[in-house]
Amino acid sequence: MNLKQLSKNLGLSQTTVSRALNGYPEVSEATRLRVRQAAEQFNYHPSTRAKGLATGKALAIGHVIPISTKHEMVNPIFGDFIAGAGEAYSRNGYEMILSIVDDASEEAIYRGLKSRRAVDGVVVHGPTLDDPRIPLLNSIDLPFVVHGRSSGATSPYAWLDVNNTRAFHRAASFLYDLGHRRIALINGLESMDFAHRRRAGYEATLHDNAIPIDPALMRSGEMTEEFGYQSTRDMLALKNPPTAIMTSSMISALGVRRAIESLGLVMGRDVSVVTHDDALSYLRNGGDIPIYTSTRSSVRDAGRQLAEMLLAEIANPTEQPQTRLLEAELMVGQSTGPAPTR
Amino acid sequence: MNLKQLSKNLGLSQTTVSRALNGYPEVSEATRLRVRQAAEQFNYHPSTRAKGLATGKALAIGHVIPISTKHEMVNPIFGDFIAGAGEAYSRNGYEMILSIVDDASEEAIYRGLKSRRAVDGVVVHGPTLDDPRIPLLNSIDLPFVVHGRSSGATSPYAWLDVNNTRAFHRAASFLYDLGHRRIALINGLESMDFAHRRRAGYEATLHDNAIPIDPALMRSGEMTEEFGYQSTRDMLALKNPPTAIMTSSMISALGVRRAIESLGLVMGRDVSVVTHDDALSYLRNGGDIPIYTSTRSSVRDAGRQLAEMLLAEIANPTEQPQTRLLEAELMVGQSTGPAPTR
DNA sequence: TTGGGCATCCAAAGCGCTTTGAAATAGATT
DNA sequence: AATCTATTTCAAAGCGCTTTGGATGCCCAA
Repeated sequence: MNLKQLSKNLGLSQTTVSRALNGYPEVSEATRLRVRQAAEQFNYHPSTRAKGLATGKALAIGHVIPISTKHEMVNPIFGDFIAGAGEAYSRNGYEMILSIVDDASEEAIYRGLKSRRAVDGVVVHGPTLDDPRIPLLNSIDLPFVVHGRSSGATSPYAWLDVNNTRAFHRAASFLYDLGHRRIALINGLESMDFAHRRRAGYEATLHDNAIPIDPALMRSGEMTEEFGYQSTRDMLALKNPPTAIMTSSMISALGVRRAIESLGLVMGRDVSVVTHDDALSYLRNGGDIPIYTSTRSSVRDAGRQLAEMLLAEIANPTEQPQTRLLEAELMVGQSTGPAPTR
Repeated sequence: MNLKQLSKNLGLSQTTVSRALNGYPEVSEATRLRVRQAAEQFNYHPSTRAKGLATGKALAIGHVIPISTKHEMVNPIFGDFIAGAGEAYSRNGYEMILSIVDDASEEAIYRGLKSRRAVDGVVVHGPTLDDPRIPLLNSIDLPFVVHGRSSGATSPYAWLDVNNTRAFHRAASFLYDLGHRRIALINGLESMDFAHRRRAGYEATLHDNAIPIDPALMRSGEMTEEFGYQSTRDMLALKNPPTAIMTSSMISALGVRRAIESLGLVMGRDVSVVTHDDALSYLRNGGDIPIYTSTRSSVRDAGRQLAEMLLAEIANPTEQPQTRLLEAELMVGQSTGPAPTR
C-alpha cells in the first residue's frame, strides 16, 4: 500500500492525504480522521526512503563502532549504551544504523555516511585523548555528539560524559579515609580519554595527601577479566603490596577478586576494591549491599540522554554545542573496609 | 555532489555515468575509467535513499533486539554477533539497522520495517522454543534468518545454529569419562531454545550411562555472574554435591569459579567445570592452556556467516530456506580433571 | 449580482537515482 | 555507395513521497 493507492481509495489527492497524516492545518478534521482510519486499516506506513528523498532528512542516526585491527575488541558496554539510545530513537521515529569498522577505514565511513546522506548525525564512541574524528566531523559538517570527551580537542564540540576525574578522586579519597595508603589503579588503555581522566582523579587524591605516586601500583590495558587477575597477582606479590585496588571496569574487577581469593585473602578485609560500574544489565552488582564498592553511572541512561541531545541538535541546530556532565554515584558495598593494620 | 552535477561536469548523460559506476557493459572502458576517476575526485557517493527508491531495494538489514520488559537484559553476546554481521554487510554495501524494542511492540516493529520498506531482510535473535516471530515473518513475507532454532516451528525457515545438543552431550560425556557421576547443569532460561537443546544433550549423556536425572543439580536462569555464583554455592552445599558443573555461559562460569574458590576448593581438582564459550572478545578464555574447558564456538563468526546467508537469500530467493549447523569445539583447559575419590 | 475571504482540496514539480527504449556513431559487409 | 550490425550514448519515465502554487466551492457583505 502506497500513498497513491491510499488516496485513490479515499477519493482524495495525494496532497491531502499526506497533509492529513502529517498534521498540517489545511485539512478538515473530518477528512483527517477518515484518512487516519484508512491508513490504520490498510496498515499504511510511508516509505522512509521516499520520505527522506523528499524532505532531505535521513531520519537515521549513525553509530560507528571502531574495532581496532590491533586488539579486535568489542566494547562490552556497547550493548547497553545502544539499548538506551535506541529507545530514544524509536520514540522519535528515528532509525539507528550501525557500522562496525576497523579504525583504518573509519574516516572513509564517516565521509560515506555524509555524502550518501544516510544519516542526519552520528555518535562518536570511545574518544581518545586527541581524537581525529572530532575535527573531521566538524569539517564535513555532520552533526555529532561524543560519548566521553577528548582532552586534546581545540574547537568546541558536543559531548556527554561521566565526571570520571571527580568519581575517581572521591573513590580514592574514600579509600584514603579508610586508612589505605598503598592504593593501586588498574585502568583502561591510556590512549582512551576516560582512562586519562580517571588517573588524574586518582593522582589528585594521592597528591592531596602527599602520597608519592608509585608506578608499580599503576596498570593500564584492555579491561578483561584476565587483565584484572594478572595485574592483581603481580601487585600483591610486591614487597610492599597495595591494600586497596581501584579498577575501571566490572569485568576486570571480577578478575581482581579472583586473584585476591586465589591467594587466600578476603576482598573487603585484606584488600579493598573499588570499581567503576557501568550498571551493565548482565553484570549486576546487586543485592541489598552491593558486592563491590563502586563509582556507578548507568551507561544505558547515558545512551538515552546522548541520543536526545543529538536529536535536539538536529531538530534545531544551535551555534553552541551542548555538553552534559553526569556525576557518578559512590556506592558503598562489601568490597571495602578499613586498611588492615600490620 | 549528485549524479546530475557529476554528469554535467563530465559532459555525459546521467544514464551513462550511472551505468559506468555500476559496472554495466554498455559503457566503453575508456569512459568508465574517466567517470570513476571523476567520482573519486569529487567524492561522489550515490544517495542510498534515492538508489533504494529507484531499485526497490533498501540495501539494509534489520536487527530487532528484544529487551524483555521483565528482565531488561541486553544479551552480552550481542555485541560480538553484530560485529561479525557488520563486516559482512559493509563488504556487500549493506547497512545494518538496529531496533531495540520491548517484546510487546515487537510485532509492530517487524510490520513497520516491512511496510516502510526500510529493510530487505531481518535477523531474528534469541529464538524461544516456539517463537511467534517465525510465522509472523513468513506471513508478511519479509526474508529472515534465525540465529538459533525454534523447536516448535511448524514450517521450514532459514537458520544458523550451533549444535548445542551435541556440544553438551560431548562435554558431559567428557566429564563422565573422567569419572564424574554427579554432574550439574547451570543453564540459561528454559524458554530459550538453545537452553532446551543443551539440556537435551546433557540429559542424553546421563541417560547413556544410566545415571538418574537429579533436578537438584539443574538450574536455569539469566546467565549472570551472580547466578553462576549462587547456583554453585547452593549445589555445593547439598549433602551429595556435584563433582562437576556445566554452565551455559562464560559470564556465569566466572561466578561458578568464584563460588568454588570461596569455599576453599580448587576448580579443576575438587570441582570440574565446563562452560560454553562464545569466544567473546572481552572475555578471552585464553592462554596456552585455556582456563576453562569449554565447548567453543565463535559467535562473531556466526554473525558473519549468518549475514552472508541472509544476503544470499535476498540476492536470489530460493524456495528452500537455507540452514547451517555449526559444530562447537571441545577445548580442554585447566578447569577439568578426574573426579575426586573420597 | 458581484466579489472578497475562508476553508478545502488538487495538479504538478521535484528529491536523486535506475532503467527502458531509442538514437547516434563507427566499423564491417555487400 | 549503401546497407547492416555493433557499440556507445542519451532523453525521459518512474520509484513514493512532500510541497508549491493554484483551483474550487461556499458563505457573507456590499
